[in-house]
Amino acid sequence: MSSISIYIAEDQGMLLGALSALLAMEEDINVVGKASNVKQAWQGIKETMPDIVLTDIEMPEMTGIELAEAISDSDLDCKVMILTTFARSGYLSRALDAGVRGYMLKDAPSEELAASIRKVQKGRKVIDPELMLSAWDNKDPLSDKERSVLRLAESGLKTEEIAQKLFLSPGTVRNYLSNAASKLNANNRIEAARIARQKGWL
Amino acid sequence: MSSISIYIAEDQGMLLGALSALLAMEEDINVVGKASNVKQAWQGIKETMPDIVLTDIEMPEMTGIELAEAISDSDLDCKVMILTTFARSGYLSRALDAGVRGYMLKDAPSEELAASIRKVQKGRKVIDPELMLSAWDNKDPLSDKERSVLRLAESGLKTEEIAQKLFLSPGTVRNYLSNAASKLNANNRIEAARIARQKGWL
DNA sequence: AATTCGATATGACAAATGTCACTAGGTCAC
DNA sequence: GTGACCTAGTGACATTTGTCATATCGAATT
Repeated sequence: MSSISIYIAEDQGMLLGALSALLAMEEDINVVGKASNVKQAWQGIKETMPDIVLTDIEMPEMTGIELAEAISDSDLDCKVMILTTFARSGYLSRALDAGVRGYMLKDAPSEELAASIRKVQKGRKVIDPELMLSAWDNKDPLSDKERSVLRLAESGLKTEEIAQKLFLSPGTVRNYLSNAASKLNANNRIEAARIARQKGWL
Repeated sequence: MSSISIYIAEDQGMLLGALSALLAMEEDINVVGKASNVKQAWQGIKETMPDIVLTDIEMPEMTGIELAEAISDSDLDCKVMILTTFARSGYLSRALDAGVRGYMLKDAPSEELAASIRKVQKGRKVIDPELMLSAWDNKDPLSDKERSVLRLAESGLKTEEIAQKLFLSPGTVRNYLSNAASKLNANNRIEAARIARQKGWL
Protein backbone atom coordinates (compact mmCIF):
# COMPACT_ATOMS: atom_id res chain seq x y z
CA MET A 1 0.00 0.00 0.00
CA SER A 2 1.21 3.54 -0.77
CA SER A 3 2.84 5.39 2.07
CA ILE A 4 2.77 9.18 2.25
CA SER A 5 6.14 10.88 2.04
CA ILE A 6 6.46 14.10 3.96
CA TYR A 7 9.02 16.87 4.42
CA ILE A 8 9.01 19.03 7.55
CA ALA A 9 10.22 22.63 7.83
CA GLU A 10 10.15 24.11 11.32
CA ASP A 11 12.65 26.37 13.01
CA GLN A 12 12.10 25.25 16.58
CA GLY A 13 14.48 22.34 16.87
CA MET A 14 12.51 20.75 19.65
CA LEU A 15 9.25 20.73 17.75
CA LEU A 16 10.91 19.63 14.55
CA GLY A 17 12.38 16.58 16.19
CA ALA A 18 9.26 15.83 18.17
CA LEU A 19 7.01 16.03 15.12
CA SER A 20 9.27 13.63 13.30
CA ALA A 21 8.97 11.21 16.17
CA LEU A 22 5.22 11.65 16.23
CA LEU A 23 4.78 10.99 12.53
CA ALA A 24 7.30 8.19 12.50
CA MET A 25 4.87 6.24 14.64
CA GLU A 26 2.32 6.25 11.83
CA GLU A 27 2.82 3.29 9.53
CA ASP A 28 1.54 4.98 6.39
CA ILE A 29 3.59 8.17 6.84
CA ASN A 30 7.23 8.46 5.98
CA VAL A 31 9.28 11.49 6.98
CA VAL A 32 11.75 11.88 4.13
CA GLY A 33 13.46 15.03 5.34
CA LYS A 34 13.45 17.95 7.69
CA ALA A 35 14.92 21.42 7.86
CA SER A 36 15.03 24.33 10.25
CA ASN A 37 15.05 27.06 7.65
CA VAL A 38 13.38 27.74 4.34
CA LYS A 39 16.46 27.73 2.15
CA GLN A 40 17.54 24.34 3.32
CA ALA A 41 13.99 23.06 3.05
CA TRP A 42 13.71 24.25 -0.55
CA GLN A 43 16.83 22.27 -1.47
CA GLY A 44 15.64 19.19 0.34
CA ILE A 45 12.22 19.32 -1.23
CA LYS A 46 13.59 19.47 -4.73
CA GLU A 47 15.72 16.43 -4.00
CA THR A 48 13.24 14.27 -2.17
CA MET A 49 10.05 15.24 -4.02
CA PRO A 50 7.74 14.55 -1.08
CA ASP A 51 3.98 14.16 -1.39
CA ILE A 52 3.45 16.76 1.30
CA VAL A 53 5.42 19.62 2.82
CA LEU A 54 4.56 20.53 6.38
CA THR A 55 5.87 23.98 7.29
CA ASP A 56 5.80 26.62 9.98
CA ILE A 57 5.25 30.23 8.93
CA GLU A 58 7.59 32.38 10.97
CA MET A 59 11.14 31.30 10.33
CA PRO A 60 14.39 33.19 10.05
CA GLU A 61 15.20 34.68 6.65
CA MET A 62 12.10 33.54 4.82
CA THR A 63 8.56 32.55 5.81
CA GLY A 64 6.72 29.33 5.19
CA ILE A 65 4.27 31.24 3.02
CA GLU A 66 7.09 32.26 0.71
CA LEU A 67 8.09 28.62 0.57
CA ALA A 68 4.55 27.71 -0.42
CA GLU A 69 4.65 30.33 -3.16
CA ALA A 70 7.94 29.02 -4.47
CA ILE A 71 6.57 25.50 -4.62
CA SER A 72 3.40 26.64 -6.32
CA ASP A 73 5.42 28.56 -8.92
CA SER A 74 7.63 25.58 -9.59
CA ASP A 75 6.60 22.43 -11.41
CA LEU A 76 6.91 20.34 -8.29
CA ASP A 77 3.83 18.34 -7.52
CA CYS A 78 3.62 18.53 -3.78
CA LYS A 79 0.97 19.77 -1.43
CA VAL A 80 1.83 22.31 1.24
CA MET A 81 0.39 22.30 4.75
CA ILE A 82 0.97 25.12 7.21
CA LEU A 83 1.42 24.47 10.93
CA THR A 84 1.65 27.66 12.93
CA THR A 85 1.08 29.25 16.30
CA PHE A 86 -0.79 32.16 14.88
CA ALA A 87 -4.51 32.32 14.29
CA ARG A 88 -4.16 35.44 12.18
CA SER A 89 -6.54 35.92 9.35
CA GLY A 90 -3.97 37.83 7.31
CA TYR A 91 -1.69 34.82 7.32
CA LEU A 92 -4.46 32.50 6.25
CA SER A 93 -5.48 34.68 3.32
CA ARG A 94 -1.94 34.87 2.05
CA ALA A 95 -1.48 31.15 2.55
CA LEU A 96 -4.61 30.34 0.58
CA ASP A 97 -3.46 32.62 -2.23
CA ALA A 98 -0.26 30.60 -2.28
CA GLY A 99 -2.25 27.44 -2.95
CA VAL A 100 -1.82 25.89 0.47
CA ARG A 101 -3.92 22.76 1.17
CA GLY A 102 -3.86 22.76 4.93
CA TYR A 103 -3.67 25.36 7.69
CA MET A 104 -3.45 24.00 11.20
CA LEU A 105 -2.67 25.53 14.56
CA LYS A 106 -0.05 24.28 16.96
CA ASP A 107 -2.69 24.58 19.63
CA ALA A 108 -4.63 21.74 18.08
CA PRO A 109 -4.26 18.28 19.61
CA SER A 110 -1.48 16.27 18.07
CA GLU A 111 -3.79 13.38 17.33
CA GLU A 112 -5.36 15.38 14.53
CA LEU A 113 -2.15 15.89 12.65
CA ALA A 114 -1.86 12.49 11.02
CA ALA A 115 -5.55 12.51 10.18
CA SER A 116 -5.23 15.91 8.51
CA ILE A 117 -2.24 14.76 6.52
CA ARG A 118 -4.19 11.80 5.20
CA LYS A 119 -7.09 14.03 4.22
CA VAL A 120 -4.83 16.37 2.31
CA GLN A 121 -3.14 13.44 0.60
CA LYS A 122 -6.57 12.37 -0.66
CA GLY A 123 -7.01 15.78 -2.22
CA ARG A 124 -9.11 17.45 0.43
CA LYS A 125 -8.34 20.72 2.13
CA VAL A 126 -7.98 21.07 5.88
CA ILE A 127 -8.41 24.53 7.35
CA ASP A 128 -8.77 25.13 11.04
CA PRO A 129 -12.48 25.91 11.30
CA GLU A 130 -12.43 28.93 13.61
CA LEU A 131 -10.01 30.62 11.26
CA MET A 132 -12.10 30.09 8.14
CA LEU A 133 -14.77 32.29 9.63
CA SER A 134 -12.63 35.16 10.79
CA ALA A 135 -10.67 35.31 7.56
CA TRP A 136 -13.73 36.26 5.59
CA ASP A 137 -14.58 39.79 6.58
CA ASN A 138 -11.11 40.52 7.82
CA LYS A 139 -9.29 42.03 4.92
CA ASP A 140 -6.31 44.25 5.53
CA PRO A 141 -7.46 47.87 5.09
CA LEU A 142 -3.95 49.29 5.27
CA SER A 143 -1.96 50.65 2.37
CA ASP A 144 1.67 49.63 1.91
CA LYS A 145 2.93 52.90 3.30
CA GLU A 146 0.67 52.74 6.29
CA ARG A 147 1.97 49.28 7.02
CA SER A 148 5.62 50.21 6.86
CA VAL A 149 5.12 53.36 8.88
CA LEU A 150 3.29 51.39 11.53
CA ARG A 151 5.99 48.76 11.65
CA LEU A 152 8.59 51.40 12.47
CA ALA A 153 6.37 53.21 14.94
CA GLU A 154 5.84 49.92 16.73
CA SER A 155 9.46 49.71 17.71
CA GLY A 156 9.45 53.13 19.30
CA LEU A 157 10.94 55.28 16.57
CA LYS A 158 9.65 58.82 16.61
CA THR A 159 8.02 60.54 13.67
CA GLU A 160 11.18 62.27 12.56
CA GLU A 161 13.17 59.03 12.51
CA ILE A 162 10.49 57.17 10.61
CA ALA A 163 10.42 59.96 8.06
CA GLN A 164 14.15 59.69 7.49
CA LYS A 165 14.08 55.94 7.08
CA LEU A 166 11.34 56.08 4.49
CA PHE A 167 12.41 59.30 2.77
CA LEU A 168 9.16 61.01 3.56
CA SER A 169 8.40 64.27 5.26
CA PRO A 170 7.48 64.08 8.95
CA GLY A 171 4.09 65.54 8.14
CA THR A 172 3.33 62.77 5.69
CA VAL A 173 4.34 60.18 8.22
CA ARG A 174 1.95 61.66 10.71
CA ASN A 175 -0.79 61.64 8.15
CA TYR A 176 -0.21 57.96 7.41
CA LEU A 177 -0.21 57.11 11.08
CA SER A 178 -3.34 59.10 11.62
CA ASN A 179 -5.04 57.36 8.71
CA ALA A 180 -3.97 53.94 9.89
CA ALA A 181 -5.24 54.64 13.39
CA SER A 182 -8.58 55.79 12.13
CA LYS A 183 -8.96 52.76 9.84
CA LEU A 184 -8.29 50.50 12.79
CA ASN A 185 -10.34 52.46 15.30
CA ALA A 186 -7.29 53.07 17.39
CA ASN A 187 -6.57 56.11 19.50
CA ASN A 188 -2.89 56.30 18.76
CA ARG A 189 -0.05 54.66 16.87
CA ILE A 190 0.68 52.17 19.61
CA GLU A 191 -2.80 50.79 19.67
CA ALA A 192 -2.95 50.80 15.89
CA ALA A 193 0.23 48.77 15.66
CA ARG A 194 -0.99 46.33 18.27
CA ILE A 195 -4.25 45.74 16.45
CA ALA A 196 -2.61 45.37 13.06
CA ARG A 197 -0.05 42.92 14.35
CA GLN A 198 -2.63 40.86 16.11
CA LYS A 199 -4.59 40.52 12.88
CA GLY A 200 -1.48 39.47 11.01
CA TRP A 201 -1.26 42.60 8.87
CA LEU A 202 2.22 43.63 9.88
CA MET B 1 16.66 -0.98 36.12
CA SER B 2 15.10 2.31 37.19
CA SER B 3 13.14 4.17 34.59
CA ILE B 4 12.57 7.92 34.88
CA SER B 5 8.97 8.98 35.28
CA ILE B 6 8.09 12.32 33.79
CA TYR B 7 5.11 14.65 33.65
CA ILE B 8 4.72 17.17 30.81
CA ALA B 9 2.93 20.54 30.98
CA GLU B 10 2.71 22.41 27.70
CA ASP B 11 -0.16 24.43 26.31
CA GLN B 12 0.52 23.90 22.62
CA GLY B 13 -1.35 20.70 21.92
CA MET B 14 0.83 19.80 19.00
CA LEU B 15 4.07 20.09 20.92
CA LEU B 16 2.65 18.34 23.94
CA GLY B 17 1.68 15.31 21.91
CA ALA B 18 4.85 15.34 19.88
CA LEU B 19 7.08 15.54 22.96
CA SER B 20 5.28 12.59 24.43
CA ALA B 21 5.94 10.64 21.28
CA LEU B 22 9.57 11.67 21.33
CA LEU B 23 10.15 10.65 24.92
CA ALA B 24 8.13 7.51 24.57
CA MET B 25 10.82 6.26 22.23
CA GLU B 26 13.37 6.32 25.02
CA GLU B 27 13.42 3.08 26.94
CA ASP B 28 14.42 4.54 30.26
CA ILE B 29 11.88 7.36 30.20
CA ASN B 30 8.25 6.94 31.06
CA VAL B 31 5.72 9.69 30.43
CA VAL B 32 3.26 9.29 33.28
CA GLY B 33 1.01 12.23 32.47
CA LYS B 34 0.52 15.40 30.51
CA ALA B 35 -1.53 18.56 30.76
CA SER B 36 -2.12 21.71 28.76
CA ASN B 37 -2.57 24.04 31.70
CA VAL B 38 -0.99 24.54 35.08
CA LYS B 39 -4.00 23.75 37.22
CA GLN B 40 -4.52 20.40 35.62
CA ALA B 41 -0.80 19.72 35.76
CA TRP B 42 -0.68 20.45 39.48
CA GLN B 43 -3.41 17.90 40.13
CA GLY B 44 -1.76 15.32 37.94
CA ILE B 45 1.63 15.79 39.54
CA LYS B 46 0.27 15.28 43.03
CA GLU B 47 -1.32 12.03 41.92
CA THR B 48 1.47 10.58 39.84
CA MET B 49 4.47 11.83 41.83
CA PRO B 50 6.82 11.91 38.84
CA ASP B 51 10.60 12.13 39.13
CA ILE B 52 10.66 15.07 36.78
CA VAL B 53 8.21 17.74 35.62
CA LEU B 54 8.87 19.23 32.21
CA THR B 55 6.98 22.48 31.74
CA ASP B 56 6.58 25.42 29.40
CA ILE B 57 6.54 28.93 30.91
CA GLU B 58 3.84 30.89 29.12
CA MET B 59 0.54 29.15 29.60
CA PRO B 60 -2.99 30.43 30.08
CA GLU B 61 -3.99 31.31 33.64
CA MET B 62 -0.71 30.48 35.33
CA THR B 63 2.91 30.25 34.26
CA GLY B 64 5.28 27.33 34.49
CA ILE B 65 7.40 29.32 36.91
CA GLU B 66 4.49 29.56 39.30
CA LEU B 67 4.10 25.82 38.96
CA ALA B 68 7.77 25.40 39.87
CA GLU B 69 7.26 27.60 42.92
CA ALA B 70 4.25 25.62 44.03
CA ILE B 71 6.21 22.39 43.74
CA SER B 72 9.15 23.83 45.60
CA ASP B 73 6.87 25.04 48.41
CA SER B 74 5.20 21.65 48.69
CA ASP B 75 6.78 18.53 50.11
CA LEU B 76 6.78 16.82 46.74
CA ASP B 77 10.14 15.49 45.75
CA CYS B 78 10.26 16.18 42.07
CA LYS B 79 12.63 18.11 39.88
CA VAL B 80 11.33 20.78 37.56
CA MET B 81 12.70 21.45 34.10
CA ILE B 82 11.63 24.43 32.00
CA LEU B 83 11.24 24.18 28.23
CA THR B 84 10.45 27.50 26.65
CA THR B 85 10.71 29.58 23.50
CA PHE B 86 12.10 32.56 25.29
CA ALA B 87 15.73 33.27 25.92
CA ARG B 88 14.90 35.99 28.41
CA SER B 89 17.18 36.52 31.31
CA GLY B 90 14.33 37.67 33.54
CA TYR B 91 12.62 34.34 33.13
CA LEU B 92 15.75 32.42 33.93
CA SER B 93 16.43 34.36 37.12
CA ARG B 94 12.92 33.79 38.37
CA ALA B 95 13.10 30.14 37.40
CA LEU B 96 16.34 29.63 39.29
CA ASP B 97 14.86 31.32 42.35
CA ALA B 98 12.05 28.79 42.12
CA GLY B 99 14.55 25.97 42.38
CA VAL B 100 14.34 24.79 38.81
CA ARG B 101 16.91 22.16 37.75
CA GLY B 102 16.82 22.65 34.02
CA TYR B 103 16.16 25.48 31.61
CA MET B 104 16.13 24.57 27.93
CA LEU B 105 15.06 26.36 24.80
CA LYS B 106 12.64 25.02 22.24
CA ASP B 107 15.17 26.08 19.65
CA ALA B 108 17.58 23.43 20.84
CA PRO B 109 17.77 20.17 18.89
CA SER B 110 15.37 17.54 20.13
CA GLU B 111 18.16 15.01 20.51
CA GLU B 112 19.39 16.87 23.57
CA LEU B 113 16.16 16.60 25.47
CA ALA B 114 16.47 13.02 26.65
CA ALA B 115 20.12 13.55 27.52
CA SER B 116 19.25 16.61 29.61
CA ILE B 117 16.54 14.73 31.41
CA ARG B 118 18.98 11.99 32.37
CA LYS B 119 21.47 14.54 33.64
CA VAL B 120 18.87 16.20 35.81
CA GLN B 121 17.72 12.86 37.12
CA LYS B 122 21.29 12.22 38.25
CA GLY B 123 21.17 15.44 40.24
CA ARG B 124 22.93 17.76 37.85
CA LYS B 125 21.61 21.04 36.57
CA VAL B 126 21.14 21.80 32.89
CA ILE B 127 20.97 25.44 31.87
CA ASP B 128 21.18 26.56 28.29
CA PRO B 129 24.71 28.00 28.17
CA GLU B 130 24.11 31.22 26.28
CA LEU B 131 21.46 32.15 28.81
CA MET B 132 23.63 31.61 31.84
CA LEU B 133 25.88 34.42 30.68
CA SER B 134 23.28 37.01 29.87
CA ALA B 135 21.33 36.39 33.05
CA TRP B 136 24.11 37.60 35.21
CA ASP B 137 24.33 41.32 34.65
CA ASN B 138 20.78 41.58 33.50
CA LYS B 139 18.72 42.30 36.55
CA ASP B 140 15.35 43.96 36.23
CA PRO B 141 15.76 47.61 37.21
CA LEU B 142 12.02 48.33 37.17
CA SER B 143 9.81 48.83 40.18
CA ASP B 144 6.46 47.09 40.42
CA LYS B 145 4.58 50.25 39.52
CA GLU B 146 6.80 50.96 36.59
CA ARG B 147 6.19 47.48 35.32
CA SER B 148 2.44 47.64 35.53
CA VAL B 149 2.30 51.10 34.03
CA LEU B 150 4.48 49.94 31.15
CA ARG B 151 2.31 46.92 30.57
CA LEU B 152 -0.74 49.11 30.11
CA ALA B 153 1.07 51.66 27.99
CA GLU B 154 2.20 48.85 25.74
CA SER B 155 -1.32 48.11 24.69
CA GLY B 156 -1.96 51.68 23.60
CA LEU B 157 -3.82 53.09 26.59
CA LYS B 158 -3.17 56.76 27.10
CA THR B 159 -1.89 58.27 30.33
CA GLU B 160 -5.33 59.20 31.60
CA GLU B 161 -6.69 55.68 31.10
CA ILE B 162 -3.71 54.06 32.76
CA ALA B 163 -4.15 56.40 35.72
CA GLN B 164 -7.77 55.35 36.14
CA LYS B 165 -6.98 51.65 35.98
CA LEU B 166 -4.30 51.92 38.64
CA PHE B 167 -5.97 54.56 40.81
CA LEU B 168 -3.12 56.96 40.36
CA SER B 169 -3.00 60.53 39.20
CA PRO B 170 -2.08 61.06 35.55
CA GLY B 171 0.96 63.00 36.63
CA THR B 172 2.26 60.08 38.64
CA VAL B 173 1.75 57.76 35.73
CA ARG B 174 3.83 60.02 33.57
CA ASN B 175 6.54 60.13 36.17
CA TYR B 176 6.67 56.35 36.31
CA LEU B 177 6.81 56.10 32.55
CA SER B 178 9.51 58.71 32.40
CA ASN B 179 11.52 56.88 35.05
CA ALA B 180 11.13 53.56 33.33
CA ALA B 181 12.20 55.01 30.01
CA SER B 182 15.29 56.57 31.50
CA LYS B 183 16.25 53.37 33.30
CA LEU B 184 15.99 51.48 30.03
CA ASN B 185 17.63 54.15 27.89
CA ALA B 186 14.50 54.48 25.84
CA ASN B 187 13.23 57.62 24.16
CA ASN B 188 9.56 57.01 24.87
CA ARG B 189 7.09 54.61 26.43
CA ILE B 190 6.83 52.46 23.33
CA GLU B 191 10.51 51.76 23.13
CA ALA B 192 10.68 51.23 26.87
CA ALA B 193 7.94 48.63 26.73
CA ARG B 194 9.59 46.89 23.81
CA ILE B 195 12.92 46.65 25.60
CA ALA B 196 11.42 45.48 28.85
CA ARG B 197 9.36 42.80 27.16
CA GLN B 198 12.27 41.56 25.17
CA LYS B 199 14.28 41.14 28.35
CA GLY B 200 11.48 39.24 29.99
CA TRP B 201 10.66 41.89 32.55
CA LEU B 202 7.05 42.39 31.65
C1' DA C 1 11.62 63.52 68.26
C1' DA C 2 14.18 64.05 64.42
C1' DT C 3 15.57 62.12 60.11
C1' DT C 4 15.36 59.43 56.13
C1' DC C 5 12.98 57.26 52.64
C1' DG C 6 9.53 55.65 49.37
C1' DA C 7 5.32 56.34 47.08
C1' DT C 8 2.38 59.68 45.26
C1' DA C 9 1.22 64.10 43.54
C1' DT C 10 1.56 68.97 41.37
C1' DG C 11 2.78 72.52 38.21
C1' DA C 12 5.16 74.26 34.50
C1' DC C 13 7.34 73.91 30.22
C1' DA C 14 9.13 71.81 25.96
C1' DA C 15 8.55 68.37 22.66
C1' DA C 16 6.02 64.97 20.17
C1' DT C 17 1.73 63.42 18.42
C1' DG C 18 -3.01 63.47 16.37
C1' DT C 19 -6.20 65.78 13.32
C1' DC C 20 -7.83 68.26 9.56
C1' DA C 21 -8.22 71.08 5.62
C1' DC C 22 -5.84 72.07 1.75
C1' DT C 23 -2.28 71.99 -2.23
C1' DA C 24 0.48 69.90 -6.08
C1' DG C 25 1.94 66.55 -9.20
C1' DG C 26 1.18 61.85 -11.62
C1' DT C 27 -1.32 58.11 -13.61
C1' DC C 28 -5.10 56.00 -15.52
C1' DA C 29 -9.66 55.36 -17.68
C1' DC C 30 -12.93 57.08 -20.56
C1' DG D 1 -8.26 66.48 -22.02
C1' DT D 2 -11.09 65.94 -18.27
C1' DG D 3 -12.15 64.00 -14.12
C1' DA D 4 -11.17 60.54 -10.60
C1' DC D 5 -7.82 58.94 -7.77
C1' DC D 6 -3.36 58.12 -5.48
C1' DT D 7 0.85 59.70 -3.26
C1' DA D 8 3.20 63.22 -1.00
C1' DG D 9 3.51 67.44 1.33
C1' DT D 10 2.24 71.86 4.19
C1' DG D 11 0.41 74.61 7.90
C1' DA D 12 -2.26 75.29 11.86
C1' DC D 13 -4.10 73.82 16.02
C1' DA D 14 -5.40 70.91 20.05
C1' DT D 15 -3.95 67.20 22.71
C1' DT D 16 -0.76 64.07 24.66
C1' DT D 17 3.67 63.01 26.22
C1' DG D 18 8.34 63.64 28.38
C1' DT D 19 11.02 66.02 31.89
C1' DC D 20 12.14 68.13 36.01
C1' DA D 21 11.88 70.45 40.28
C1' DT D 22 9.39 70.35 44.13
C1' DA D 23 5.74 69.09 47.77
C1' DT D 24 3.15 65.93 50.89
C1' DC D 25 2.65 62.25 53.91
C1' DG D 26 3.16 58.09 56.28
C1' DA D 27 6.36 54.28 57.56
C1' DA D 28 10.72 52.99 58.96
C1' DT D 29 15.25 54.17 61.28
C1' DT D 30 18.18 56.23 64.55
